Amino acid sequence: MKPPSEKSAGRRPSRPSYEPLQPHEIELADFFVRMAGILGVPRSVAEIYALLYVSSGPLDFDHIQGRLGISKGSVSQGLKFLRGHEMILSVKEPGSRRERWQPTPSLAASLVTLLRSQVLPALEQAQPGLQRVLADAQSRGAQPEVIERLTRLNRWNSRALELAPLLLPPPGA
Amino acid sequence: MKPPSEKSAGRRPSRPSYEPLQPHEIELADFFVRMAGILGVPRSVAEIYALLYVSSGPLDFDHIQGRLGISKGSVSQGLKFLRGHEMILSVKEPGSRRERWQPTPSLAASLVTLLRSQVLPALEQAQPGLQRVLADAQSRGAQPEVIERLTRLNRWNSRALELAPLLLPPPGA
DNA sequence: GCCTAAGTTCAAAAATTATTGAAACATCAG
DNA sequence: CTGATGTTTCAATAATTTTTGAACTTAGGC
Repeated sequence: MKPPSEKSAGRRPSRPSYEPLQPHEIELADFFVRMAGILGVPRSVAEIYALLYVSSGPLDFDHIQGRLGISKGSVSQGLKFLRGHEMILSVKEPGSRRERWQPTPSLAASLVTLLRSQVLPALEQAQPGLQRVLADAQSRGAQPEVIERLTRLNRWNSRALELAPLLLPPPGA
Repeated sequence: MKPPSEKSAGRRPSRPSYEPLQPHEIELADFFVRMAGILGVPRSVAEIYALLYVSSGPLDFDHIQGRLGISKGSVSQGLKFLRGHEMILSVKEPGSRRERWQPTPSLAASLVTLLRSQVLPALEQAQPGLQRVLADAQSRGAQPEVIERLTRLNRWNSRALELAPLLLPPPGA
């Protein structure tokens, strides 16, 4: 099942070859890919996370690229994204510049971080605009029905913003 | 500011012209567009919803198309989507085949419907696969660390599925 | 029952988003 | 220091998604 020289004996392989994903890994990747899709997270990012998630130890850059069969660029960007959302962390061995990655302990916390980073900016940026829209409607003497809707929307927005900081330090699950 | 013949006197305009969105309407549309974007809902759909949301009465097909300046096809598909997720409802006047649309009373309920329709199928479809992945890992004697992760993922999925029906009849907000 | 207004469909075009890969950069082991 | 290793960048390309519009269908008023 293994192609020629899996990281066998002491020889440092100049171009180690990696196995493609196994069926069970593909299954899990599909799951993550679909879930990520809902939030608009690209396939390659989900695949990287899935691979780290089913793997026993931390994996390095080349390993990820090799097993997934994607480009250096994609791996780099994917890791950057996951890092940025605190979904993975790196373990560094002394005597090597290479980083090895593994998923953050709590997937739940990761998801919260991800959601926050998408929703919060939108809410924050919208705040003044929504208030203006409401004020505008009031000053133009719009239908009570519309005023009511816009008022509710503003309340929602405010409450969501108040609630957000509570999610800041997500407790490990 | 108004182009020639706004729906003026009694003459039924053969090609009524509609005003483009006003600044305050654009602002609201932008908000909805951004929020929708997070869930992968296309711009035109969000715009239609936004327009209905700031409008006093229900609007008909041509009105929506005219004010938004988008194609018939987009309006049709957009309304289909919104209808399908119970985010809008139509009022029909007797003596006309034309339908007029307005947002469902509760935006909250609409969002729940939307989310359910995206997340639930993914969870359901994943269920057996996830169980298989876990069983597989166990039978292969994978690292406890990995077994632990996969177990947790399965528990999550199950709990989410149990929880889902509670959201079925979303109480109006 | 026609005939036309009202809406839908869907293939093609446009717009957007993701991926690639080669060149640039950074870091650290020697 | 220096050179090679490890990573990032980003313009070009590929893939995907959205929008369009013209042809088609449907429904209901007359």
